[in-house]
Amino acid sequence: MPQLSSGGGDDLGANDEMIAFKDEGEQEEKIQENAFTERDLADLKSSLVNESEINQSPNAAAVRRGQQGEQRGFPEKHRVHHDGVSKHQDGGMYKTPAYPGYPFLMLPDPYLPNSSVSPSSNKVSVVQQSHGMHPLTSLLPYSNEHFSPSPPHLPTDMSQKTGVHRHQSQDLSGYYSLPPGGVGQITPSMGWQSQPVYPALSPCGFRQPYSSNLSSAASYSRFPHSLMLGPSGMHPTGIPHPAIVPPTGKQEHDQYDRGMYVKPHMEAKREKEPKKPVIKKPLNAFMLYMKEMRAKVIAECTLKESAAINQILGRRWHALTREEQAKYYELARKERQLHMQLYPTWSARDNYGKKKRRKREKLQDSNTDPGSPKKCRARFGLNQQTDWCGPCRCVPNIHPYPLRSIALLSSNKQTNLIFPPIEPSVHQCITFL
DNA sequence: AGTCCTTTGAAGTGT
DNA sequence: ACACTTCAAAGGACT
Repeated sequence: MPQLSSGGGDDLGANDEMIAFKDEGEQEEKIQENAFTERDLADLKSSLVNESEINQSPNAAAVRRGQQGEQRGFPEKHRVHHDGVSKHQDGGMYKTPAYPGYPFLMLPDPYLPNSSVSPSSNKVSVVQQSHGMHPLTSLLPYSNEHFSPSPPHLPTDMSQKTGVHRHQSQDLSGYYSLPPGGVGQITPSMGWQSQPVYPALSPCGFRQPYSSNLSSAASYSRFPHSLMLGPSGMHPTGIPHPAIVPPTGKQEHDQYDRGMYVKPHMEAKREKEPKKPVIKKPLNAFMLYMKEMRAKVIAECTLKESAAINQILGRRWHALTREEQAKYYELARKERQLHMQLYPTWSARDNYGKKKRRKREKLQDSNTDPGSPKKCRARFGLNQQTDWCGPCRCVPNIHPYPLRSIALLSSNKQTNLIFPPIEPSVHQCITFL
């Protein structure tokens, strides 16, 4: 578990994940890091590409599943090598001098005048812009100064669920401060999409370390100041809140992510049918890391399949040092904190089980479908007139027993697959078992 | 259009 | 308390 020296006290991650780092020893990692060469990078690239090619084979899914355990136990030699490489690639972002603040490097070129970020910075910036990663997410400032003790809780007049009309307390504004003048001065160019109005960058191309005086700091987070949100989680400029997704879901959210969200006809539609917006879960540390590094991996490995990319990112995540991971854990903690402040009544339960519920409902529908028992018996090669089918609990028409008796039968481990035909008299006994 | 894949971590549910 | 499940992001592939 990465523990910050600042001692936030908040749990930052899973214990078991971090034990490995203790075992490996950072000393060795540093040595590996120093020993890194261009050739190593090339090797890694090719290995990653090869791996992805394997994954993309027709049996890729099965292969991947089979490899899960194997990947967990990534050969030590390979892993050390890989770790060294990864640290060079990923760690570079943290090791750039003169940037004590949150060290995201996934900045588009316009913000990297010196291009001193990484060997692949050119590629990354191009891909990233087309990829639509929200720049402000990556720019959420990180520094020890920023991660001061938790702010006092907000006043209770916050809106319920949606975060609408929520007021910003002074304390919070000190934490995620508003630009002077607040909402009134927020122009569309200050929205999440527009890049040109990023705060002043340091001469080396990075943002200045976060300070509480920094204006519009809230806009760097995925959960900016609530006053920036209009009804239904919309920014007054018409830009939606990143954590709030219209009920229609992914597509519009993606459009937002691509910086082309605003579509007049869509908005008109939304006005006609005001639905409860979906407030998404705050991103965890790994999600934040993925969001930041995805474009880089895509650029390096010329991969597009997210599943393969995520595998690589998973390995790189493990290859990060505790300190490097801790930054993301801390960032995630801040995200959660801000999310909590913006949506105090929100719970992960709000979005919990929706997918599965739909699935279950579908399944139930198919099971209660009159044609279903017939299909099921056919599937198991049973007699349509006389045989029971345990797995789906469907009964032949000649034995229209109540569901309770069938459930009891199914709970019998001896005969939980296929039940023999049962006479109605037997049914009575079963029911009262 | 909806779901799956794939990753980790947080938070939920179930036992 | 613990184990298990779901969701968060991403986008190609598939149904």
